[in-house]
Amino acid sequence: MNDTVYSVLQKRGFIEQVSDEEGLNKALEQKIVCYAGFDPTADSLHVGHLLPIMALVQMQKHGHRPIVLLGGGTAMIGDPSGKTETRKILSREEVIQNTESIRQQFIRYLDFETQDGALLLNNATWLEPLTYITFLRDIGRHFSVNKMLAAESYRSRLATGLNFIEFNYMLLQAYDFLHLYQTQKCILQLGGNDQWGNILAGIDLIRRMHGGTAYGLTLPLITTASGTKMGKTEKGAIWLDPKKTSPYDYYQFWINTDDRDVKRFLLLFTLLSIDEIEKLMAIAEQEGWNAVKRVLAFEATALTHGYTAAQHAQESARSVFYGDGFYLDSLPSTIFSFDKIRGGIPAFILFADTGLCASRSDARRLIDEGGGYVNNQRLKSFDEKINTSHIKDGVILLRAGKKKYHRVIIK
RNA sequence: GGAGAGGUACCCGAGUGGCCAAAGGGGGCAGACUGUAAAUCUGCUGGCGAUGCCUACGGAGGUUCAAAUCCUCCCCUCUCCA
Repeated sequence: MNDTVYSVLQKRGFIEQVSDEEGLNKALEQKIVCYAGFDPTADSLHVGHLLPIMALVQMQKHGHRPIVLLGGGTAMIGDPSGKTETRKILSREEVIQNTESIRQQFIRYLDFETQDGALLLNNATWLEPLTYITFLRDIGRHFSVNKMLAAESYRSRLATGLNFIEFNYMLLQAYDFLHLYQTQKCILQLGGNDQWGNILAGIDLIRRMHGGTAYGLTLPLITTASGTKMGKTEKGAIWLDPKKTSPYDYYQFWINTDDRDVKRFLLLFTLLSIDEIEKLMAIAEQEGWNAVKRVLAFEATALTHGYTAAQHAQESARSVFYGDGFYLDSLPSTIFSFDKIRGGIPAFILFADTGLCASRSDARRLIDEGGGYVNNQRLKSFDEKINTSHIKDGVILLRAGKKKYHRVIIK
C-alpha cells in the first residue's frame, strides 16, 4: 500500500496544524483541489515561499490538484499576520508588475500543462470588482469582530496598532477560499502557520454560506537551528529569481545549512524519498556532513534553477573551495575594461566597484581586517595596486572573507 | 475632538547645550579555531584616497560661538477619555 499524501506530509514535517485531521484524511481518499496563496509583495519569490510551494508539489505528486493563488488583490491591502507593524502599501503598478514576474516562477515546480494539472489564478480577478456595500452585506455580516480580535494575528497587533485596511485582510482571504470552493471545488487551503486564523475564517465562511465543509492545513514556521528565520540573511532574502540570487549563491545558501537542519531540509525541500534521505544520514555519520550538504544543495538548486544550473553551481563551488577556481563562469562576476586597470587600481576601489563591498570605506575595513584576497592571496594594505599582472586567463579573482568570491573579467 | 507619552544608526535602546559619528545589547562583517557546520574568543560595523572633511538623532525653520539636546510650526505612532 502506498502512503497517502497526508502521511507523507506528516513524515516529512510539513504539518503544523490541521483543522480536522480525521475529516481531511477521509477527504484525501479522493482527488481533491487545494490551494495556497502567495501575495506579490516583491518582484520575486524567496526561500521563505518554498515551503508552501513544496507542499503543493507533494499534493500534485500524489494526484491532487493544486491551485497557486496569486494575491494581486490582497497584496493591495497587506496582510498583518505575523508582522509587527504595518508595511507600506504597494502601489497598483507595483502589484501588477510583481504578479507578472512571480507568475513565471511557479512553472518550475508544478505541472500546469496536463489535464487537471495545477491552476494559476489571481484573486484580483474577483476581488477588484467587489463593491463595498454588497460585500459588507453578503460577507461582512458573517464575521464577528470579537472573534477577529481574539485571533492571534490581530491580538498581537493591538498593542502596537492595527490599521483598518489590514483588519479587512482576513475577510478577503476568507472570501478567496469561498470563491475557490464555489468555482473550483477547492476544499483545502495550505498556508504558513501565521495564516491559521485567516484559513479558519475561510472554512467558517464556507460553512455559513453553503453549509459546506472545507479544511485547513498549516505549515510550520521554519527557523534554523540557530534560531533565525530561514532564508533571511543580512543581504536580504534568498530569492528564487536567478537574476536576484544567482544559482551559485543559491547553492551556497544550502551548503551553509546548519548540521542540525540538514535532515529536516532534505525532507522538506527536496523530492528525495524518505528512504534515500535515511541513507544519506548514514553517509553523514561516516563521511561527514559536507557530502550530504552537497546533495541537499544540489537537489534544492536543481528544483529551482534546473539540473544544468545546479551542476554548474556545484562545479564552481568545488573548484573554488578545493581547486584553483579560475575558469568558472557561474561565480558572480563583473566585466571591466582593460583600460581601467592598466595603470593599476587600488585594491579597495576595485572591491567597492565590483559591488563585493558596499562602499570604499567598507572595502578598506575589510582589507584592514585581513579579509581581502586577490587570486587567493591575502592583501596587506587597502591601497595595494592591482594591475595587469594579476590577470590570469582574463580574470582577476577577488575574495571577501572565506566564502564570498567575485570574478573580475577583463576585456 | 481632548489629555498624556513618544519618534535616536539595520533592530531594540541610552543620551536633555560642547568631551557625540552618538553608551549598551541584538544582528551583521572580518580574524583565530574548524568541516564552506555549530560553539567560543578578538576586532570592526555612515560616507569620502581620510590624523581631516561631509552627511546624520521624524520634517521645516529659529536661538546660540556651539543643538540629538532649547524655542516655533508641521508630520507620524501609542495610551486614556469622547
